[in-house]
Amino acid sequence: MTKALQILREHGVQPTPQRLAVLEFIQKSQTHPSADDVYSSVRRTCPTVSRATVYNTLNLLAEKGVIKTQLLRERGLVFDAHVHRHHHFIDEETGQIHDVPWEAVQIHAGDGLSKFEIREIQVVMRGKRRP
Amino acid sequence: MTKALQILREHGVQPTPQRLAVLEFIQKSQTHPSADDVYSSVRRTCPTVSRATVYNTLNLLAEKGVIKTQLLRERGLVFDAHVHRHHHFIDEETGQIHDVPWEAVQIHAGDGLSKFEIREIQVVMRGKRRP
DNA sequence: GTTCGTGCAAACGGTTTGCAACAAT
DNA sequence: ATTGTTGCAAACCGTTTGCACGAAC
Repeated sequence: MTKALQILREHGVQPTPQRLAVLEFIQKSQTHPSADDVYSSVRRTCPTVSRATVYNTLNLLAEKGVIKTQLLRERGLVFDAHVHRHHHFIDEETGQIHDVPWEAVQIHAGDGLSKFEIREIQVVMRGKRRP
Repeated sequence: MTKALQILREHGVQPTPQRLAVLEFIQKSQTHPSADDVYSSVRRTCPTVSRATVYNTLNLLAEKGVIKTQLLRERGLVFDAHVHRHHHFIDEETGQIHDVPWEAVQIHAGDGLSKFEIREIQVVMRGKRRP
């Protein structure tokens, strides 16, 4: 795993214990945590941290491109340490969100899209994970 | 446009003025309205309608498959009269959401996805609409 | 000493829920 | 009479904001 401290510095974000804890949790979590997931986890190692700080940090990190927000749950954003392009699969039964590598899906945008300048493209798949 | 009254009956939803107004607005709106957009509009023709009724109706219609909820805006769901499969393009400057016909994008899910049983697949594109 | 980060609490916006009145069957 | 629908208000949940304290340069 890339060092959180180093990443913060590289992005011009002053490292603080809170920010390190937030980033480290998102980096190590395979799920796509909500702000509250982050809050709960960070609270364990840093029991005085406030929700405001967690939200501030998440917004700051997203702004700086350290993490990415995703619109994949009905209630609220989730956060993703993978900032490179990739897709998502959502298990409709468990609600779990899985990353899908970019190369696993081939997309070809055909005609009828000439009126759009596509800057970002993402595939969202839903279904159930095979046993 | 398909008759709202008929659609409600076909889906076993008892037609009421409120429900008709909600469905008709969603059907005729080319944008993807939020619950509040629906509320504001329906209020004009039916000034006593309550937010609760609008939300109840939207949830009911979505449950019955008359409309579809989409997770495309940071704050809250949007509603779509198009229940057949299609994609979306979001203009990052205006926030406008455009429907993209299913055939306009070709998707090929390759290997590495065998562990997922894909029941639904949707492409979300972002960028800016060409002038 | 000024700037930046934190923590608290209050506010906010979208959505849901409990409930009483009121149709509709 | 029973069931389903409405409207109101309050609650709820995720998120943002205002502000005062404290730390860092």
